[in-house]
Amino acid sequence: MGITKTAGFTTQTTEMADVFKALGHPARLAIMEFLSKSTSCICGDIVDEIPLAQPTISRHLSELKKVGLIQGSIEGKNVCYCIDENRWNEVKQIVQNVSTQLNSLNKCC
Amino acid sequence: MGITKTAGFTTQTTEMADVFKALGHPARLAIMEFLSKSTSCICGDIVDEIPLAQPTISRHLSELKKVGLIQGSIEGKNVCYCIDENRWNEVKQIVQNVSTQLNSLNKCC
DNA sequence: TTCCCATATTGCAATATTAGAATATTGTTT
DNA sequence: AAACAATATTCTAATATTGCAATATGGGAA
Repeated sequence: MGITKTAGFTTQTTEMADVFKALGHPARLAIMEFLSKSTSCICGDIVDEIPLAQPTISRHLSELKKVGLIQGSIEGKNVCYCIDENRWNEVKQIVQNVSTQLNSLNKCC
Repeated sequence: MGITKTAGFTTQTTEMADVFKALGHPARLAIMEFLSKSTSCICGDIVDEIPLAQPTISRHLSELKKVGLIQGSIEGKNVCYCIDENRWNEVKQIVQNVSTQLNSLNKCC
């Protein structure tokens, strides 16, 4: 049905799944990596970096913003996008937890 | 168009975006967390754990398998699914790299 | 004000994803 | 072999996502 059933999952699971989903597109993942590396956070520089049209990138940015992965602030004529470290730390936490739990299990396969 | 443009992105970016996308669904994220925690890896136990019908879960499992996040091995009448640690480490690496790079930047916002 | 420049929004067509009923498959037990 | 148990596949509908042209918005410069 194209609609995701959320009943029966914790809010935390559903919310973090949305965050991972946002990372699950080459353009959005590339934007996150660009923002983590570059000293620039100007929207225009992202548009130059990513091989998609400006409206498309604008939409991807708004999706990253919707799930809280980035924040945008207006700088005169430009917009500066930055990674929200708190949100990113939540992602890191989930990934690390799985790793930790994996190590404490005896593998069966 | 519902189709994702991959031209212009590195293979690594595209491939890892697919991995994150696979994690971007409550059921699949819950499956990964279950597999990391539980000593059981039997498909039937996953079906009992996740509030979706068996065919739906089977499909989610096959998607996790497609991107290499889990492996399945037949154990008689059952199937045992386990997390592929190599793939998981790649996820962890990306997340950690972003964190590291973030810390070496002076934030602008 | 008028003209640019940077970014966001809208609208639409093409494609992808999701869920589960029905069914198929494969292995086990009797 | 027949009956059963566990899992996978197929099918279909509803819904979501993607990309971009066209357009809107809002700020700075002339």
